[in-house]
Amino acid sequence: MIDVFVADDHTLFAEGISQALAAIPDLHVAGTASGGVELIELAEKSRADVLLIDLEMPDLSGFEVLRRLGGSPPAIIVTMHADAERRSQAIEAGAKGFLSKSTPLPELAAAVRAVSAGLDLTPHTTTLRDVLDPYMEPSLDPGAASLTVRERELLTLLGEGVSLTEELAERLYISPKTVKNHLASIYEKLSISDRTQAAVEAIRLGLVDNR
Amino acid sequence: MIDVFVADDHTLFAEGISQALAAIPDLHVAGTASGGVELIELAEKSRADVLLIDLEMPDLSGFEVLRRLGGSPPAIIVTMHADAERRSQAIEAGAKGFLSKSTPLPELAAAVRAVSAGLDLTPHTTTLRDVLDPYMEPSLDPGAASLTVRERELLTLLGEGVSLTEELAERLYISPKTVKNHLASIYEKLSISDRTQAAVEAIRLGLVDNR
DNA sequence: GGAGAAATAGGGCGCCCGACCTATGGAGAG
DNA sequence: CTCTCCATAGGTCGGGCGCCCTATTTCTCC
Repeated sequence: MIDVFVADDHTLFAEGISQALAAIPDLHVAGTASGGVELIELAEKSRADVLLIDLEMPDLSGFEVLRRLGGSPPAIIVTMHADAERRSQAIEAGAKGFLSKSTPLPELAAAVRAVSAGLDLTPHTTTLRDVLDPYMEPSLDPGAASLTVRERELLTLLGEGVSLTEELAERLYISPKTVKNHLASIYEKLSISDRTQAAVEAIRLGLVDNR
Repeated sequence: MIDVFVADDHTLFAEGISQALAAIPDLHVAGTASGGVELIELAEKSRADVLLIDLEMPDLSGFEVLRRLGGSPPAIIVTMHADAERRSQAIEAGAKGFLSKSTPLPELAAAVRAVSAGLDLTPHTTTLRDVLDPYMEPSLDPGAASLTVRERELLTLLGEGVSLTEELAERLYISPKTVKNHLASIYEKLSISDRTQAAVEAIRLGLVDNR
């Protein structure tokens, strides 16, 4: 489970990409920020593994943010204008990756995984796809891999101690009956039989932010 | 929660001290060994935080064990004959503490906490009690501190995914009714209301070996 | 365009769980 | 020597949980 933090002054874009990333099994959005200052404040608290930063932000440019953070956590620059000059500036400022906003989602996900694993993507330019290739598939604990997005959401809540059907239903905006359906499905997939064991598994699988 | 490993060729002594340590809220016995060779094998696997080693062991003396382990994990020598010569030898071999077998249990516990925190007790001789003073009280998460030994045992099992009353009863050699009594007590002390939340708490409090 | 999966919602049933209550023996504190 | 706490054990009762069904809508995939 990799925690990603998204910063973009275009709120809609930040929201959209968050949704998209959250739907990927091994990625989790730790939070979003709509500006550089907010990003610096939140990035440390949220304990993100990887930052996705837009270059063009009104209060603090992506460059400045990179310098202040000093490479920890590692950051990937995502920009509308992926030209050579910005690219070299971003690298100089400490970016671990540099991607266009038109990058396909699976490739972005792969880049996140690669950077999270400690890779620096900036030395590679033309052969980027080859570098990312080993990271194209979600790497998730077997078992959790077979869970659907919704089932993972439910399981995460259980791992946080939300145990009552009624409360789970309210948190997910669905009927209690549906909660039970999802639970039954989770039990079968993980070879367990009640929510207590499910909570244990949720934590073991790293679905819960326990830091 | 500090994991302690006990090595002593006098099995009864090892067992006894294990029982005594396990009854202390913030200590947990990771395992025991009845000889130096066994100790070296098991100490690494068990991931103990602190070793308690008897000097007088038939196959490998405590001195030799200390040298082979090289100070990690930190070890406290416990001996029947706490004379100056053995003491200096033990320190030279890398012991972090040197105690007589007649040391009171609370003091031993304090020594374990101190060494676990990175302290080296060997420089201090006469003023040992003053050094240990800050470590005399169990340092445990508030909440877990109020739990009894038995309640903690039950909670630990829950955190490992043992959820059924019947199975919990078998594991603890008590009646299902008693299990329920303990559970009710745990719920009240931790301000929770079911075993799912209890399992979450057990893990959060570090009662479960999740390494 | 038909198959399959996922998310949604519901009904019924048996059993376990949690809440509340009493009770006894042993250990430690005063 | 009491008084309190802990561990043990038991009883009752209502409600929630897990298990087995069916069903519809919306996707994606070939």
